[in-house]
Amino acid sequence: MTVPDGRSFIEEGSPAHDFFVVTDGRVKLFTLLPDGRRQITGFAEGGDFLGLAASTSYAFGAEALGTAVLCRFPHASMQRLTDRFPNLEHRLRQEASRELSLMQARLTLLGRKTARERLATFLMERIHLLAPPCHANASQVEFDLPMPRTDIADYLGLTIETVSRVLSAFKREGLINIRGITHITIMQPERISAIAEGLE
Amino acid sequence: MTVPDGRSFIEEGSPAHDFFVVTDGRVKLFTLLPDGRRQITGFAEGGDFLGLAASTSYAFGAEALGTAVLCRFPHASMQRLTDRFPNLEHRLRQEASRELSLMQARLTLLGRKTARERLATFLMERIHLLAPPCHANASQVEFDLPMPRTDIADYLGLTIETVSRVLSAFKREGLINIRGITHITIMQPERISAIAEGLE
DNA sequence: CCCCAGACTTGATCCAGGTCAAGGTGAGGG
DNA sequence: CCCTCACCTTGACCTGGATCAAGTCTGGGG
Repeated sequence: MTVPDGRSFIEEGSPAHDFFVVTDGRVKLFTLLPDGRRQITGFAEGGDFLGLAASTSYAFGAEALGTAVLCRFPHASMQRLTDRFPNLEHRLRQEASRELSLMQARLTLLGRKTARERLATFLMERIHLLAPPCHANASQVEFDLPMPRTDIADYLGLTIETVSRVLSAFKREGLINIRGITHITIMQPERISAIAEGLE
Repeated sequence: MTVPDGRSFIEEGSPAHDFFVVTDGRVKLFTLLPDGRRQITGFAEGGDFLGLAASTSYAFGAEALGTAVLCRFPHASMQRLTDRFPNLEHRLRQEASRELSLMQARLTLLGRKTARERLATFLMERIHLLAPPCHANASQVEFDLPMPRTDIADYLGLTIETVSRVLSAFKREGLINIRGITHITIMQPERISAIAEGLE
């Protein structure tokens, strides 16, 4: 199942028939308020699971971020799979629990952190998504942000203007460098990390 | 395992050896920032599970809210149980997924709702915790808040003063009534519900 | 019945981040 | 090569909720 950039493939609140695995590319998950306010509840990429809740309707919408490739498993066939491979059920629980732990951190971010702390935390998250060797003890790390500023804002519970201002401030302070729109170099990872934890 | 009021029994970041089931009473789960800011990530009561993540350390701290009674299951014995009763694994996954759906709503609350909307949402949550018959189509619902204002504030990402002010405003507007400190009567459930969704 | 400590409420002021409003900028198409 | 549109940045101003600072309630113990 290939989903083109920007195409929505899960409608929030619609009946949940399928379970998905992201094979390639990226997707964003979000919830909406009636007046259009949006909260992005997560980004998923290769290897991530979607729709773990075998409940009756989806608690979120999902949309491709760039072209994405997914595997779709109707609940019935998942049932058959878990019957045949009991370990799978354990694996799914592990996955759900891991996600749950991440959510705790995200609640703290949205409920208690300042804009600077949110952006710093977001940058650290991106660093940890890179292959481990890249950030072991490097004094600089670089990567591309796959999502536009609007998505970063909706993920962090901020406005696009605030995201832009804080990134500019980080750049002005020599903590990061920005090339083009998407390419970020973290100049001082340890200071970004300190800001993320609320230590400065 | 009986835990007295206010006693902390899970330390955030400590090695996760056990899985808990709340048998009686209530507990609060929270994460802390180094400078003391606190986010309550959830309240658990009779029948709820704690520590689903079979990871190496707890992602949250936990503390009794009033006297609470818990069952503690070391991970090793959980393993034995799930080996013996394969359905249990499925049950645990369901529980984790249900929790995950709730988390999505909570992210939206913390990231995108106003103080009034947060308090209204919180009140609706309390209503839905009551036995179903109570709120089927009642024109009024009443209950006691088991937690102090400080905990409500840390749960909703607000300060105690804002919680107090908004509750006073709801009372002034005839939406709710407050007797003593803890007893709440929802006078106009449908309007509270509308505020919760951001519709007024 | 009164006292007291802890919890809540209320008021005055402040400020981080939102809102509104112009400008930049750069990637893709003609 | 330049145009243009979508996206991003920057500036000026505003406001919801935080902060700071008094009060006030209340319920439990003597």
